[in-house]
Amino acid sequence: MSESLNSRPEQERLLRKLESIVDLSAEERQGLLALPITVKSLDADRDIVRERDRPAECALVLEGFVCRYKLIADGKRQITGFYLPGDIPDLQSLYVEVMDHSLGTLTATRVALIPHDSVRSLLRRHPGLVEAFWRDTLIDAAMFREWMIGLGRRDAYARIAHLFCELFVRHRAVRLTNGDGFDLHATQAELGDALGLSTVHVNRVLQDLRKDGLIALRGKRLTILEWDELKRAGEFDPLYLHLKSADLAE
Amino acid sequence: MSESLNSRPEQERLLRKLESIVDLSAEERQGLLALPITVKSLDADRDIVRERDRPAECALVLEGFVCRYKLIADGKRQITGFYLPGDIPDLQSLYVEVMDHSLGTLTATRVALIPHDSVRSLLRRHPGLVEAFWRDTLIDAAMFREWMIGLGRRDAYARIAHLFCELFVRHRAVRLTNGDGFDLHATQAELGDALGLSTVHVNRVLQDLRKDGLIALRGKRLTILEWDELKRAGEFDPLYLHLKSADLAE
DNA sequence: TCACGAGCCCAACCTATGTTAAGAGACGCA
DNA sequence: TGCGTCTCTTAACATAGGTTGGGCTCGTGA
Repeated sequence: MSESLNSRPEQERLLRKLESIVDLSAEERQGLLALPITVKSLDADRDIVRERDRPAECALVLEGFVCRYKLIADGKRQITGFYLPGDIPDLQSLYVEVMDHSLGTLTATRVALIPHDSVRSLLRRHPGLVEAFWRDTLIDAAMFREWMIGLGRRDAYARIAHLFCELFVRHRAVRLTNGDGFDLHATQAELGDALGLSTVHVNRVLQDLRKDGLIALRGKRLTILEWDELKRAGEFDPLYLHLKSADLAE
Repeated sequence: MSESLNSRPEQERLLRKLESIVDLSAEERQGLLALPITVKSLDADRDIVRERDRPAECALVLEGFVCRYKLIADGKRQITGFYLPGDIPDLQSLYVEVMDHSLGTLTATRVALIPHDSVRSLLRRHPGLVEAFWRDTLIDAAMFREWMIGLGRRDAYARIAHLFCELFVRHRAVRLTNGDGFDLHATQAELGDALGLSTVHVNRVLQDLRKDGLIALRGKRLTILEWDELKRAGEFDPLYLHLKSADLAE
């Protein structure tokens, strides 16, 4: 279930992700590839870290789909972010010791665990990488803000449309789309937890989006039929993702 | 309206703030005090930076009350954060060039503008300060997440109670409380924009909070009458503010 | 091969919150 | 001194979205 190794392909996911938001020098790339990692496989619906933990390593998602969430009274939960292969959702634990939320898997997932010490020493040796990692956490924050707009001010239809737009663009930036679609690894209940909606209402609105011909959703497969319409409906402007322009191309 | 200077008292606000979340060495403190700043005074309801700007300096709030917000279709807006003296709300512009939202004043405000170059060179000379500033942006992100919980999963009563708890603790951490109260520099409409509620409903719920004896609110003056009750009502747990324990003391 | 659970779907009903409208106090400005 | 302009307040009415409860389908494991 857990193997220690140092193989290239694993860290290359990380490179692809970081290079979607910054330029890396050859040395920086080398440094990243040399990071020691431990690969760990988890089933769906497992926690990677929990609220109040004090992790000593960061988790890099290699395969699968991960979410950040927080539980509140009477078993409700709010999902505050989705993470794809290449993302390091708990990078922040480097400088904020105690977790104030949890990270969990939505599907079977493989993560690479990278000791904090290794990352810190890498950053000391390559100060230029501070920018890359810091920037990654800042873009994370930008996504939180954008979701806040949705939760606070957009109706369910726009919220769902917006989420689909974001997920599509993010999948594409790390080459995980398939034509004009991608695999949506979240149940309607999980979408509801992310969007502040009940499962029933997510279902209702999904029907509307289908009826309006904006999307097709069969099983896990989400296909975007009318990108421009979907963007308009969700008031989606990818500026907040701060991707390099190549990755924004339509 | 704008004067260039290098006086201690201005930067001390920043020290007090940073020291509520990290420990600073004597040299780091010196470095911070030596930052060149330009002080600028703004009326209420002015923008400090706007969406799509590419600022070349960071704004440190010296006096007044600032908010982060984003406008959307049909004139709605969502406020995503409030900032008090000592905060540097656009620190992120250091590593994310284009603003994806705006910063505006809620009251007459004095800000200290610090050139990006100066901050970058300070960070190069004192790598320990990277931790302080990075951590500050991470805590900002933690506040966004906590607000998301409210917007997505808490009712209006809990949302408002939670906001008042957060503001009280944050004011106290930088010594801006006055007994068991502080000055709330936001209109009910602004609270609504922050909480995803209509002005009318904010007003309704405020009446309830008063009727239940949790708070008193006369003019700008917010007094907390039943701290424990208010915390319970808002499900407030200050963990996410990641303050040093001294500043969490009840 | 069947039973069970997970996920999806749908209908009827309910409620928290939005909307519109209007008045009352406070405060700055002419 | 009086006249707008904010802000707060309240009331009546409207609706998006929640809740409850049920039924259908499909995959998995005994």
